Amino acid sequence: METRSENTRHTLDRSAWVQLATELLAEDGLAGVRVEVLAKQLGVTKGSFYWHFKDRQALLEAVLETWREGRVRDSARQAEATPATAREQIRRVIDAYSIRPNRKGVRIELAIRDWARRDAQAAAAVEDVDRARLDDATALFRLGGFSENDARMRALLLYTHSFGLSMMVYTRMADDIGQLHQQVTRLISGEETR
Amino acid sequence: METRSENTRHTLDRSAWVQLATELLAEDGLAGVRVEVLAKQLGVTKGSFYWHFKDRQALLEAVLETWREGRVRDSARQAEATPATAREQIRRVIDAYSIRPNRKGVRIELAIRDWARRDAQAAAAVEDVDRARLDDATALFRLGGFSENDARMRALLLYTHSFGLSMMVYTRMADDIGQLHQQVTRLISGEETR
DNA sequence: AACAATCCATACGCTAGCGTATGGACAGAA
DNA sequence: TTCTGTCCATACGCTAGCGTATGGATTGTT
Repeated sequence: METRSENTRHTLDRSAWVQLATELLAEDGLAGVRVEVLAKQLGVTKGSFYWHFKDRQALLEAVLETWREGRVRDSARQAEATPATAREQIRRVIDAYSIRPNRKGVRIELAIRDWARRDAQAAAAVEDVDRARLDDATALFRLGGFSENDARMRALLLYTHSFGLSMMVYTRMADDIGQLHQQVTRLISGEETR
Repeated sequence: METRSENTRHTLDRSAWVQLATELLAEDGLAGVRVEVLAKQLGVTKGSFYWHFKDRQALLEAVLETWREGRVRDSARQAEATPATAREQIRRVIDAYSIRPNRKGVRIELAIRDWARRDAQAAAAVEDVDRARLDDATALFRLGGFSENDARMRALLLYTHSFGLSMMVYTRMADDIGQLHQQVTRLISGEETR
């Protein structure tokens, strides 16, 4: 009569480990992804982990692959199927990249990019994602009426600006920055304000 | 007859530890700053370290303070004493922030900013540096003829773009990006190219 | 009912790293 | 020369973390 809802008749699969590992990565960085910590949080022991994964490295690779595929897919999905006017298109890209720096996705990104500075595999994944996003954003700017070259430039600027902003620590400057970001947005989208 | 040049009659001071710790931080991140590794690279043992520092935390704080002061001073120094035309002023700021992503200074920055995501003290240091640089860069844009608000916006964009760019992994896209960065520069400095 | 496969617990060895305790070595002062 | 302070070596205890070995437990299958 044991229901599997409360005592959770286990049967974890790899994805559960990958998901939790990704969260730990976002919170505490690569060094925070520790097998025994994961196990404890999942309510099991290491024995389980080493049944599902060869070693810690295998888990990290799975995290990386999952992230890569997800981001590339997201980027493509956003680039397709947006029947709108030129200006509307551009607003859409910008909104998508207007990163609120405490959102989980951003923390994952930052952790992975930091990881990528010391690991070739992570670097490759990041590069794939960057290229996909830049290409997709460029396409949207093109639809917005910019030349190929100009579109690429503005896509790059939008992208780098978003990440640069997410790296800044602004507690007291928050309001100010929010306003400035709006203006930056207008500059990038070609609506000069001077 | 022992010269202190080769066998280095020791007498290390804190600054030697701080300097090497900073390099390790840049290379391997916060987790790479390990007392015993530092000692070995300095040719001494832990005994020396724990004479100069209370614990590892004290070393990290020293690293942070040294970095903060250095960056704030650099920013101020760059903002003063630049007798030039408006356009020349702006070029100067942009050059200063045109970050080549593999230079050591950038690696230190990135490591510290990653650190700052999980440590309040590091976050405070980063915030100080950000504010100093934004203020100084804004002042230069003002001298370049922009309004206060516009100057702040362009300083922010320049700053975030630089860091965003440094976070990207571009092996194959290197040439392309170099060119695009030039155009971004023109856009930020107000020399529209369309 | 017996068996096999799946999933996990327990127990162990091993290493890296922090911090401490204590004893030297060396220098300058008395 | 002796004494005192400075700077470091040596040795130790302790913990966290990776990975392995092995034995249950549960589930489904024949």
